[in-house]
Amino acid sequence: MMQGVPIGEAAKHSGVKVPTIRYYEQIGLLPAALRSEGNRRHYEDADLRRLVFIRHARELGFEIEAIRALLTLQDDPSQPCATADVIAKARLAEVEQRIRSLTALKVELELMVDGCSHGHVATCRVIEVLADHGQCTHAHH
Amino acid sequence: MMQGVPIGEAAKHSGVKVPTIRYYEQIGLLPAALRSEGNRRHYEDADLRRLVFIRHARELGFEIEAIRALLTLQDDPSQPCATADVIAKARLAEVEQRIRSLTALKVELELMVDGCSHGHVATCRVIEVLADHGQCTHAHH
DNA sequence: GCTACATCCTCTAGCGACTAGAGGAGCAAG
DNA sequence: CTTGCTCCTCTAGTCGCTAGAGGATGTAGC
Repeated sequence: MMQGVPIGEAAKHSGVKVPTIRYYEQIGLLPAALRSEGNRRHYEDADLRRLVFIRHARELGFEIEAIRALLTLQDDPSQPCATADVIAKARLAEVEQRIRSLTALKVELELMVDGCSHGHVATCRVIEVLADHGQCTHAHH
Repeated sequence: MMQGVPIGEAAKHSGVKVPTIRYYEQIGLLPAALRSEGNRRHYEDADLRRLVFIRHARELGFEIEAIRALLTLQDDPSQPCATADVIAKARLAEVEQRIRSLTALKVELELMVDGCSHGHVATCRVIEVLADHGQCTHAHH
């Protein structure tokens, strides 16, 4: 009548690696798992859901501390969700900013690569642009 | 007849912070700077150009090891620039991939935020989507 | 010369979010 | 009963810096 799955199963089910699950427990993102007689962690459905929640939030780029806040909210469903909204909006703004700067960067890298005449380093546009920032077309940085 | 500028000036000129310059020296990305009588580093024009090169490459997201390779190339201008081309293209591919995944992410965050009815956590779409990955519209991860 | 104060020096430790490896214990199958 | 897999704890490493302690040196004004 051993209930719950061992950590390897939990990892497979949630997509979070075994050492990472232990790490999450260590930093208090997960409550300390119950142990079997042989001192092995085992995980119930609620734990697995929590793991999936964490993995999904990490994939969306939320920081651990943001996830900690979101989990605390989730634990008390009667709370207003304004906090969750703020966290998600902040993350959205970050993502939008990151896309903008990466897009500018892409343009610059393309110019570099296209300009490379495949000759020698002395005339290579890749090296040249890196050495002389004035050659950048965009003043984004 | 003290030639070269002190590290603070080098930092101002290159946009690389003082401790970072020392760090670059430590990991061998910069040659050990010449020292004044009082044991202070001083930097010549060539060093400053190298620093600008590094800062620019870092801004473009190149890793330290990639920059090390690019600098080695730059030191011998008679070499073919195929290697530089490969490094820049790899970085370009990374950037493009990152933009794609961030864009998918943006869509998802927008759905989350738009779906939030500003009520209670129990009915908050932000929390809900995080808990149940099946609600994602895109299967990008 | 003397006193502030800025700048410099070295060294160690910390950040975030894991990841890797050592060294050992438990458990299930053949 | 042995093989081999999973599990345990613990420490240290990754990347690219950044922060701070504790002390030396250099410069400007009096």
